[in-house]
Amino acid sequence: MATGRTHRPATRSRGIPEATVARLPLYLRALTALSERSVPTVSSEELAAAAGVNSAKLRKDFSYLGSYGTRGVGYDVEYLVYQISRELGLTQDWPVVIVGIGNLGAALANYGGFASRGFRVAALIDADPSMAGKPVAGIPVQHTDDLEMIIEENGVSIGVIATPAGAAQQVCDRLVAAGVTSILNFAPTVLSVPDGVDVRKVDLSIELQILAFHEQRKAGEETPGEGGADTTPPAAPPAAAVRRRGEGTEPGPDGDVPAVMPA
Amino acid sequence: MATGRTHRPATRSRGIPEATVARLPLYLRALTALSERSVPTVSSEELAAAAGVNSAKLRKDFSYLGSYGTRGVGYDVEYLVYQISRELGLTQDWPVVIVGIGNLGAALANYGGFASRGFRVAALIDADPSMAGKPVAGIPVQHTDDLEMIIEENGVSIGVIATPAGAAQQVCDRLVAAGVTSILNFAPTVLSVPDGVDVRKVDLSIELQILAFHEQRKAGEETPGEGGADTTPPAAPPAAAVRRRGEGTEPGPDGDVPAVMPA
DNA sequence: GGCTGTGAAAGGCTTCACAGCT
DNA sequence: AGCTGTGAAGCCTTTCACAGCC
Repeated sequence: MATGRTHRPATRSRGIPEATVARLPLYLRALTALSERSVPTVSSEELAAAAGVNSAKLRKDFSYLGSYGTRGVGYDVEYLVYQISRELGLTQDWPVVIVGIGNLGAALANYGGFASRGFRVAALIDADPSMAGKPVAGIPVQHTDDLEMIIEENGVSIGVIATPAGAAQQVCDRLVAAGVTSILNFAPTVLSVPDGVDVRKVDLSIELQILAFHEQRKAGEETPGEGGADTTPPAAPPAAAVRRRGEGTEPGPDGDVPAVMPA
Repeated sequence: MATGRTHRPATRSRGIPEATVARLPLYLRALTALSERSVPTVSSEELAAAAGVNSAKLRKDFSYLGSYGTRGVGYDVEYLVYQISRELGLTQDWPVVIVGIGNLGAALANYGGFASRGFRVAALIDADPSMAGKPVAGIPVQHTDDLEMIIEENGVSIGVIATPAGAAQQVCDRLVAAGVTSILNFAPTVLSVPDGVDVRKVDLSIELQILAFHEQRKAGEETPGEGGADTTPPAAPPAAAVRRRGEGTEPGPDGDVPAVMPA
């Protein structure tokens, strides 16, 4: 399986908790909307509502950035937009490459929110030679062969992988070797990267599966015997590993319905 | 109405921690790959490596599901695939609708991993009348007017929103009113839903911004005394709010520009 | 009076390390 | 001997609640 390990270094960047960092973009978006409506100031309560979090959390989050509010008044919208943008590193423009210009890659290239805030699509790269030169979202697609050159010439440090799963690790390795140190992965694979490289993943089917889990729970609130049609468990466990849960005897028909857990 | 609040109920589902639920799909994917290679059993160490987590975490996660391993041996791959699938609710087929068939919606409709594991695209819905009837990924697009009917006739409880931000809340309200109780939101907006409805969001620009934050950190590793030059803040803070940071422990003198980035 | 900023408490998640089963 | 399952410890995150400032 490819190289390195998937180390996640320390998670506490200098002083701002990771959980807070993950919410800053949310605040920024809400603030930008307020700014466009020329709202001058906003209270933690209002802003929290707009961002979908609670106000105590928001205030705590902001406290890691500094004391940017005014007691009795609230936060100055413009000022806070600037401070958060700066903290997130959006006062500069990050050139980004997208590798894999299929349906998804094209969708990403066309995504407006991209260019608007701190990011610029520096290049689109695909392995299909017949795509080369064809413009997508106004940008001509380039061939994978030139990947290293493209990265270097544009000083790209952020790469987006939208290839099929099978190609992702290889593309990742090349991106990293060429100098990319942050990767956003849309391919349904675990990527291995050396220390110092950040990977974030976006995975449709994982999200759906998480929803399905909760959905199932809502539906099975009363858990009637699951109608006969029980898909046969693929095989008995190891040999005769008597698996039980809790202490009581399981009411499970043939064994495994984990019974409702005693809270 | 853009009702309710974005309550996140309790986060501890029945008995399985949310963080564990979020990793089950990862384990499932790794196990499925092993299964395809006809690997009969796997140790926590091996499986953890394949899923990109550490083995203690994996064992703890599995312990919430029950005792499905065999000491001294490991886990039976097929059996575990079945157990996790069942736990996630993937032994049944979930009909899903995708609303908003633009670039992204089309990409999602074409996404293979969709149909493969427990999900079925029941319908594609778009507000553009000229799209109606046009097949995308082999499925004819239907008009938004019929949304409620489509949801009901297909017994859909999971909806995917891939519309522009402006339409998302309205679409969400209609989905929920029609009976959808789980939503995967790709639009860059905070959705308000009543209690009992789950929302997960996937947001490209948030992910990129988080990466940019860390990227900026990496670049500014040595933080030399910050000279003068700093991009003018959009306006002074409120009036003369003297903002300071920490108790003087901060290496940052007192200005806020965290050093310019070379890179 | 109103609202921020923040210690302190509570809760959740991860990691450790080892008892216990095969 | 090997590997799982799990209490206990440690860390991170969220929430509470109120002092402090406008």
